[in-house]
Amino acid sequence: MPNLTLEDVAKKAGVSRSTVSRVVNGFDSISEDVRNRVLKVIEETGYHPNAAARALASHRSKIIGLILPHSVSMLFTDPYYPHLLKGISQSCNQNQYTLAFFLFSSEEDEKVNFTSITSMGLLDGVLVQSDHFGKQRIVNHLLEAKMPHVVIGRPRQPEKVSFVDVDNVNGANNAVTHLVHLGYQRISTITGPLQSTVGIDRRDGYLNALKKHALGVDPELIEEGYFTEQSGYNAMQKLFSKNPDAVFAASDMMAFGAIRAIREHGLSIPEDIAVIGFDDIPLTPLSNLGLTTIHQPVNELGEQAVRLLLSIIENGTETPQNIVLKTRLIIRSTCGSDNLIDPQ
Amino acid sequence: MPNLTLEDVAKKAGVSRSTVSRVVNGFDSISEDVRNRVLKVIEETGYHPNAAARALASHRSKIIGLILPHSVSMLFTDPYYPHLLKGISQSCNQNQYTLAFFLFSSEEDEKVNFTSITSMGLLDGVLVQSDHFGKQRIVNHLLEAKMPHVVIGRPRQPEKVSFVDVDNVNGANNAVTHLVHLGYQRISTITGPLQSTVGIDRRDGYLNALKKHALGVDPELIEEGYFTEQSGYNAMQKLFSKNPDAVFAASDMMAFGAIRAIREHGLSIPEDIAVIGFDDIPLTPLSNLGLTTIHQPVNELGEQAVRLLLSIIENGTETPQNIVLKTRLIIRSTCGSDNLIDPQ
DNA sequence: CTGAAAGCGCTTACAG
DNA sequence: CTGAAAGCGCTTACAG
Repeated sequence: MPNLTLEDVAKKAGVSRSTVSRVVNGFDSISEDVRNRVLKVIEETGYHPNAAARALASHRSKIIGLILPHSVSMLFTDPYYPHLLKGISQSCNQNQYTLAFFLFSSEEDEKVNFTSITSMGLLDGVLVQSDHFGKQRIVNHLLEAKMPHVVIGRPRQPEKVSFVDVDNVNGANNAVTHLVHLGYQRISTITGPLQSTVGIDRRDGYLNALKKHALGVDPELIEEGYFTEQSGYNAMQKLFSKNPDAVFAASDMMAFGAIRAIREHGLSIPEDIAVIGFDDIPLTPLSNLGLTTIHQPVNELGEQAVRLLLSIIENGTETPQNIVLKTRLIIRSTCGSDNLIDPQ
Repeated sequence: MPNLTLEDVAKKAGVSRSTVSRVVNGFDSISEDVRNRVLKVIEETGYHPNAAARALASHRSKIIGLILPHSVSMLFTDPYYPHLLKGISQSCNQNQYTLAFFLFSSEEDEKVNFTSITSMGLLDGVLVQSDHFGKQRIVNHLLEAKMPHVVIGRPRQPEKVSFVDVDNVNGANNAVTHLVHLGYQRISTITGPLQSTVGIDRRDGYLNALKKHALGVDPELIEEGYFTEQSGYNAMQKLFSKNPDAVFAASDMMAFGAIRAIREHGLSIPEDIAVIGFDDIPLTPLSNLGLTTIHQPVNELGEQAVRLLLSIIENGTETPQNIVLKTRLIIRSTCGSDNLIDPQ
């Protein structure tokens, strides 16, 4: 079947091209009679409007981009990202938008390819994962280019841009409070990269919880990690000499690394050291190890990000909006508290 | 900066629109002098051609799609997919193509959204993950629509389409041969879904190895899994009564599930039961558990898939081509053979 | 080597 | 409620 055009459909239906266009786009100023005639021809011929022509004429491509800065490219295989992508993709499908995926593998790659993203005029808007290196280059560029965008994760300058995030400070606070309630005294933490807002926020939640319970903060109990399993392992190695009785890892992957280190060190969990993570990505082996953790609704985060972006694209920006989703404590066995009531 | 058009650039450079177009597209029939003048204006103004207009006029969008059928959507968070996506994305960046990502979450979703993929005229070609349900609906549709495509994983009818794959039969064969060389006698397997070609191929590799070594095949030692951790766990539960002394799991995730089952059962690895997997995705916790496994070059698979697709798009189809990548045995500790020489 | 012109397939004021 | 016409920003024969 050769590709049909509006013109072809118009001819067969005995109306003008404009009328067919209006029917296709659901305008309501069409008589029932004509609409049905056109619809029937479309049905019979299997006509589909050409995306490029539509984009050119209407200045809307119905394509949005997802940008993962190079600073997160090494982490892309962390279950967080596939789940996020799943939520985003689902939401795009539902809204008849196409998703363009950009994962930059290096700073070079990012520089070379990013400019074209905004200047090709191909995208109606973009979702950007918040940069782990604390740079705002991409976001600033988007602001300048007036490209509608939503940041995933708290941006550096939250006043200026729309974003979606989970409540990391509260989540971390709840994790540590859980440990406090169980009687742990020397609670250590393996943070995320402290250049990233997510790293900072989860550390702040840790600090808040300790302060609230009048448990002094020992800087020696804080080690920085990079969200990878290996960095969790390394950080835990350093913590042993500080004699922690519990550790809050800012991601499940790092918790997993910590667990590996603890076992290799000949200690047991939770008897010698309790472990609590952050993520609770479903279907991960981690959950099967009985890791007590903080659940974050990643799928929903992706969905909300799309929803917010589309509303900005369709209704204009106005003032930046943001959505912060709640987290939830999931008690399993690595803190030794299977029967405890959720203290939230 | 208001979006510039070819016309604007042409005016500033004192040439015609056609000439600017030729310079932008790297035609060689342009005098040095004129070319430089135009290039300078482009440089100064930061002109970028409009993607939609280009696509409309040239019938090339420079966008390719990646389609994940709904049958793999539950598995999308298996590390295999993010790694594949990473390879694909990298390759697209290098070749100045944009990647459109389609993950269908249900059969319904697939039906509703798939037709538009081929008829929007937005994509120059697509990469399709081979369907785990054994249907060829998508591939057949692509064939009919004459949309250039490359299947990832062996398709049902390999004669008709271009595809990239890893040598699953050999990989599985090597895994099982490794177990045979170590003296295991009752080697069981947890297969992938036997409706999928990858499930079939890895099982066939298992069968081949047993036959080659004159170790009769006991159907009771074969359990079907679905690539998930939980399915590996369940399959292992069923195998205990058959007294296997080793198990070849057709994916690392399933191997991980098997390991969990074995430990819960109070048995040890590899003393009571040896375990070997398939995947060896880097940075996965699995590798840190010392899982002996078959390495498959997923990143490269993605890169090759893109390369092949682009060559089909640019040079026409001719006869279907295919690329099959080698796998590699990675010896760690779950088969009790740290010192053994790779028998390949 | 370069330009004028047609055309890609739509949308959208403008009329009526 | 519907049509004729201009325009979106490119590419690409066709001439010269």
